[in-house]
Amino acid sequence: MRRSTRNDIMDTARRLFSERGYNAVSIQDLADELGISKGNVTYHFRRKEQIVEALLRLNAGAGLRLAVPGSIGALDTLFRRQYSVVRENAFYFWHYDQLAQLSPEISAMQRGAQQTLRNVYRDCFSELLASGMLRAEDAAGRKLADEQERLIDALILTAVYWLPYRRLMQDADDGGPEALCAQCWSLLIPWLSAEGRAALAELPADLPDET
Amino acid sequence: MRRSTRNDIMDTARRLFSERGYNAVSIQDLADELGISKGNVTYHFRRKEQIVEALLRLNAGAGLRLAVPGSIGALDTLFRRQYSVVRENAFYFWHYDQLAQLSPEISAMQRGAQQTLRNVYRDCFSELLASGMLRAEDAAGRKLADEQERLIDALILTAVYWLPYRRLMQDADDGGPEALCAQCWSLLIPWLSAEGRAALAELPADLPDET
DNA sequence: GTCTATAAACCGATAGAC
DNA sequence: GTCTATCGGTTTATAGAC
Repeated sequence: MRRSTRNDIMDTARRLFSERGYNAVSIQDLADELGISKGNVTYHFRRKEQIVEALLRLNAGAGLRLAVPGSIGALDTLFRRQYSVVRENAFYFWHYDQLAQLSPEISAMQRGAQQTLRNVYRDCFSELLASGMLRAEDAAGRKLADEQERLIDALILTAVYWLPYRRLMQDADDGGPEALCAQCWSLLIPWLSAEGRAALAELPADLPDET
Repeated sequence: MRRSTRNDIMDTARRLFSERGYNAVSIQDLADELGISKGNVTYHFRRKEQIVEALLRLNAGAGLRLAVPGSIGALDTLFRRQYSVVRENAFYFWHYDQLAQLSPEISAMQRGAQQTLRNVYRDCFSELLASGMLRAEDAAGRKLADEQERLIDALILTAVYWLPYRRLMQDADDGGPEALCAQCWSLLIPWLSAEGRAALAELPADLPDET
């Protein structure tokens, strides 16, 4: 059951753009990778940037269906999901400023996706605070209400730029989803209550055979 | 007292590469911006990537002269300095994967610069621990020795990608050096001793008239 | 829908006059 | 050192046959 050529182009573009960057992939490259002609690619996408716009539209739809994590385990799952999302769509985070120049629509969609994620975190913190997993004040006397936006900034920043950062530091190996999870939890631990820390410690061990 | 054409090219390239990315800036663009001919640019740099190499070489020299901060105030100064360094040389962090493909020398220089900064942080933490500004164990029972590398990752990640992140979140305004400092200190506060937090609170108020 | 062929523009880099 | 002119290659995008 073969999918449409249009979807094939999008899948290949997502992969090649993420691996080499938008500018480094020509329409000829996409056609060669798919074994079709260059003219066929431009039949489905008259302009190269329309491929990016289509990819972002697809991803924005998935972002809107994000469930708000209501437990420590669900939040861990969100971190892991962010890893795979960023891994599969790395190109438009890494090359944000290039892509934003392609069209205002792209820029707006990127910002919308980040805003959605920010709201998910806000709601998540609210739920975890209500269920006693987070505490309203940390050991240094800071209020979560004051620090929440900075904490969310740190979490998003970490997830979005995790792969290029790891590649910059130690080439090929990105450490898998576990490394990103560990980094995110390291940011959150000062705000976890004793119950929250206990729940985190009881999370099932990471499966090394999972990709 | 006019500087040499070679230096003019490097200054303009640093700026335009940071604004638009390496690939999006042609030699013609550089020549137009400087009001000189394209042939003149290629006279000084026979190949385009040699401009990047020259910029990195210049910056690597500056990085080696980084002093290890021995106090809370000196660390705050380091954060501010990182802001200006990243602001002026953003392009080779943001477009790492593009630039790394240009030459292995560029990749090695990037990694070297980050390693230098990492060592500065390691030595800094060691000094601040000895002077009682940091504590060896946080409120959640974590050992600084175990978390140090993750903390350094968070600090470097924040500084390196701060500008593109801010641009993604709220367009033009990057919040100035104060916003980056606040974010970095937010990461460090769980590890500050009472003396450290007092020293941080006593830092002179940010000068809004400073660039 | 898919192909071949090609237009039109731009790129980095080189050669040579001044 | 700086310029103009140009080469060879690549790009996106279009036109038209099948």
